[in-house]
Amino acid sequence: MIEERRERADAARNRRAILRATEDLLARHRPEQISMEQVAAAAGVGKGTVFHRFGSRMGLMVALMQERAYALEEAVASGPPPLGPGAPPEERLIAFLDAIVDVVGRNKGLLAALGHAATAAPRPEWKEHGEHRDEDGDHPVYRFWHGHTSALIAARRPDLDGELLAHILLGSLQSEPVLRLLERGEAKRLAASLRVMASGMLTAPALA
Amino acid sequence: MIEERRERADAARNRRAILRATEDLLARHRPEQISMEQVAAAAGVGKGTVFHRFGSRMGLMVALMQERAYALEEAVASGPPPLGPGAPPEERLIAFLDAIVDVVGRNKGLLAALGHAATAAPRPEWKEHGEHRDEDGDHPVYRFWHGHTSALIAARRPDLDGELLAHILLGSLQSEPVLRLLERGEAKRLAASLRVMASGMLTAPALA
DNA sequence: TGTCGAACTTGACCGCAGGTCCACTTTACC
DNA sequence: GGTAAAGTGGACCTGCGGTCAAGTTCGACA
Repeated sequence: MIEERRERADAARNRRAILRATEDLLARHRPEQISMEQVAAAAGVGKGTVFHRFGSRMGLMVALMQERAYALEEAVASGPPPLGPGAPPEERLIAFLDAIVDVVGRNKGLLAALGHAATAAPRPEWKEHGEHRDEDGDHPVYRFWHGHTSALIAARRPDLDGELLAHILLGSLQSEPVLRLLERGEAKRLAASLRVMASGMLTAPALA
Repeated sequence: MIEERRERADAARNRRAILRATEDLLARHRPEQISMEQVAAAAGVGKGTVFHRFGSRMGLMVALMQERAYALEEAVASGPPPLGPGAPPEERLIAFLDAIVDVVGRNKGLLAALGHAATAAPRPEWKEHGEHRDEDGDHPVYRFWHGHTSALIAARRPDLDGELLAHILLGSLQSEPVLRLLERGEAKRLAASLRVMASGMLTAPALA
């Protein structure tokens, strides 16, 4: 693919300003309570600019999430074990879940917002803005998380429905009560229970 | 408590009409995509009536959910095993999860709407309309589900964090991908995987 | 059966947030 | 410097959740 036109300097500056402002707001409020006008004001740009760059409310959240998730993605693909390749699936899964709890914990409900992508009835056609939702309605970040999780499950227990189990595991991070927990700073507690679920699952009796 | 004034006949008729209309709409659309005006129109009443009866969008969903959940609540409290009392916790848990999947499966995303109760910033004071959200922000229906689930877990594995594990188990039913599965009619598959999770959890190695 | 107050109904109306639009400004390449 | 493409801003549109005050219906009781 031929080199795409580079992003203009001012545009890049604003993009970062918006992202940063959103981050700030996100540290204090749930994603659903943050209005785009607020974001624009906080970033010191016009509302139109925000929409121009990110297409929609969801687009913004998604972009932020992507940024956050990037490091993790790297670590998984080529970092040191147990997160990276090399360790046994069981340990990798646990490490991965811990890492995700960490990311989610730092971004109150961002995942939830992500999950609710389907909520906003998407306009018929999508601008060329960055990411689209693929035919399954999932976003690349979730895609990756889910893919990795289910692969690890399958590696250890090919007899189980790894796909679904991964959805269940990850999905639990979107629920209100769990989010509330995270807000209270009990990430460790969450991670511990997820570990129980994961290892229990991997050692579960064969299908009944 | 002294006998409350009986509901007027026309009011009762309208209440049922609204509930029924909502049910219909819910069979075809996600709760977030249904507007109150739509409901009102479908029920053949004014928008004001809907709000008068149910207080808010959430109130409506909640009322519907409650209706659906009632039978289950009965069955658990005093029905025959394995759902009702008598069977060992493990079996009761599995039976309960199956039942919940069934209820949720029949009401696309109602649970999700419930979970997102916190979304709509509640008005300072609540009218006397039916249910309020208690200080924890959870609704009675979820309360019951969670209470029962965590009690069953604790009965078998007092060493685990039953409270949280119950949230995780139930929370997974709110996630988009899982909901999508349900919409495709794969309730059985979901139930099977939940069973794996539950029994795996109950037989998981002691805390590390 | 007639009367009367409470319960109920209604739809116009409010405020707000997401998203669109387009006239205007800035950038970067020549 | 000139110029076309990229970027910007904010007025504006739309549709939604929720309110309200004026009008209507019910049903208890005489």
